[in-house]
Amino acid sequence: MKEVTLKQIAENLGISITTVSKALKNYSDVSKKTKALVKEEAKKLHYKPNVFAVNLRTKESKTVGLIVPEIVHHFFSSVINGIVEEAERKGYLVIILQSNESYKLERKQVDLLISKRVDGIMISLANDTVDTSHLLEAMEHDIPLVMFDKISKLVKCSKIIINDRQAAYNATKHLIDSGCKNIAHFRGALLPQNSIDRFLGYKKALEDHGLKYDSSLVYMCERVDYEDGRRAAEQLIKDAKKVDGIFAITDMAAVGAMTVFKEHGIKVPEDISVMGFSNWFLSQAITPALSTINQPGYEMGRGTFKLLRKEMKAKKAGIPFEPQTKVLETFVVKRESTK
Amino acid sequence: MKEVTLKQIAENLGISITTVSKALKNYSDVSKKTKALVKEEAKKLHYKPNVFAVNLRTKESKTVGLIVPEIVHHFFSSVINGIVEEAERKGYLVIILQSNESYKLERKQVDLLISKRVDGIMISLANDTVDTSHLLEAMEHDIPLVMFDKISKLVKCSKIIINDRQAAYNATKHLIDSGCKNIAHFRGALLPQNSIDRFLGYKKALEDHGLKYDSSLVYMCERVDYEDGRRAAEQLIKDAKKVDGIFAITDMAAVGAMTVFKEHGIKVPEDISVMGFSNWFLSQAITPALSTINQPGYEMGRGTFKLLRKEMKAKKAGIPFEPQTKVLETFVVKRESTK
DNA sequence: CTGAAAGCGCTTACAG
DNA sequence: CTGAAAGCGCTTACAG
Repeated sequence: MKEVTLKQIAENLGISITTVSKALKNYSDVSKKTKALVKEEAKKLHYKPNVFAVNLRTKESKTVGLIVPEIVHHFFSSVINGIVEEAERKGYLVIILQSNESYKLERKQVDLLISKRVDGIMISLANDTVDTSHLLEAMEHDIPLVMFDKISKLVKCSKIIINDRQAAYNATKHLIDSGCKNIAHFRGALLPQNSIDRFLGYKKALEDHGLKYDSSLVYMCERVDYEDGRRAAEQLIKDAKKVDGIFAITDMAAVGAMTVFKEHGIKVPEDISVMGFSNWFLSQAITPALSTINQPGYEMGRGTFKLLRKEMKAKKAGIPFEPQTKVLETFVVKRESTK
Repeated sequence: MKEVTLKQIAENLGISITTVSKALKNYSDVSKKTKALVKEEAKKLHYKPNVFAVNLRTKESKTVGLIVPEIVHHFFSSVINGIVEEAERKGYLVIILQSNESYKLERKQVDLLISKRVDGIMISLANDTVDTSHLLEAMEHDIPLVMFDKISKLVKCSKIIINDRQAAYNATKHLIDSGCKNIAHFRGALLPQNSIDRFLGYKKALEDHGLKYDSSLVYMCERVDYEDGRRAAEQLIKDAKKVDGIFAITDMAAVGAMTVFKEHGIKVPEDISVMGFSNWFLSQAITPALSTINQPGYEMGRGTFKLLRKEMKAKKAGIPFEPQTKVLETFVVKRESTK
């Protein structure tokens, strides 16, 4: 099928390309009659502007880039969902890339998006990202940038997060309030800010409530997944620690732990209470249903795009933009895995 | 930051734009010396070609579009993952859109992708898609098209699927082999091909093994999700049917049903066996662990892009392309919810 | 109200 | 081996 161009319409109508272009864009200096004529012809021929040419002229692609550590993950796919929906509503398309928690890949992907000349970039950092020069590069190219969930405090851009420290504090407090005295923590890797913050919230909650912090009760879950939760729980059993509560950094890790407890005949919550983090959809379907912290992925996705849009608009209008940080609310979801 | 162009490099070096362009693309008719000079200068200035201009000239965007019914879904996010990885490996970026199981939205999105002039489109159909004119339109625009998982037999394009009928047959047979005599089916909506095929596989397995098919044992799960599974199970209990096995169209529905059984003190698999479909990651973490059919999402994603690539290559080379259909293997995963 | 012309930044057929 | 020129399809400042 031969693509229809402005030239084609102009020839059919015996007028200039300029006038056709202006008529289709409703310029005020084109007569009503001409506009009607042009629009009719365009419709008849199923005219669609060549975006490649439009991009080149306007220096805009109406496309934004998104980098997440993992796509197959309830929280991130919820964020993706929110971003894609909000973007589509505003006439933007979203290119998705997955860093696989690798700094090296993430760096390459930011570069890819810069080369692609996307109108904006949204990113949640990989666990091992420390150096942020790739993000600065994007900003030097004048590409609006928004970080969500896994952020770096060092980069001066808009951010949307939850208060991980406070949320972890509340999760731990929930265990304390329900009578737990010896609370272990399954923590995430050492680098990511939210892993650090959740650990700090846990520690603070213990201290504020007269329980002493014991570093031997902190187990590492590098990838914060189901397998990590299993491993940590097995280690905890092997260590024969006197523990009556666990605050796990993610629901996945919590579920892994509960499976191990079940295999060992350890009852949840009678013998040990388990608290997750994220409110992953299936937390409610397992037995016992998992108590957790609700982390609003979809809302974070929509908010991420909205922040980006604000900045893209400001850029286009030539108005200086002050980065903003938005903090989303979380809350404790009490189910059956805690008393 | 001022963007570097070929012109800039040419001026710095006192040579023509043509030569710079050719040098960077390693044309054989440029001297080694000039090439070296140009490449050095390009590197020094961090030259990146303006993709908008390249797109306009080459009529290629190196971008492909993907439409799925739902992003937040273990199977589809696995497919997305496979597609995005394979595409990136081949130098393509992926634009993602979600139809939300709506034909109307799907239609609009295909249109969007055509307007965007993507190099190819991959799609898994919405439940209520019957009319496929939007897909034909894409094909008329000469855009390579691949359908995966939820396909329409009426469209002549490449497809990648599993044998839903056979898989459902095997799932049902697994129940029969383990001693079930009265097997219910939680089916999906009436339109989607895979919902039909799974139903037919179920029916055929009964007939082949001397069990008579009873339409009152087929329950509708319109959205094939957790809530639907719950509703169907509650109805089944209310109907007081003599049932000792269920084949549910998805793991989600199966898990919903199991939750209801648990609430009613009905034991799985002692009182009733439950078979899911998909091998959703968390099937293994619930209690009892769910027996199911493994549906290879990641592989399907990679395969989808590979098929698309083949066709894009053929198109570029001007070679006629014969649509292909690829069928991926599935297998029964026996866990604890069946005997 | 209409249109000729320049230009966005590249690629490539062609001439020398 | 090098480069002038045309052209991809649009937008917009400018002239009339």
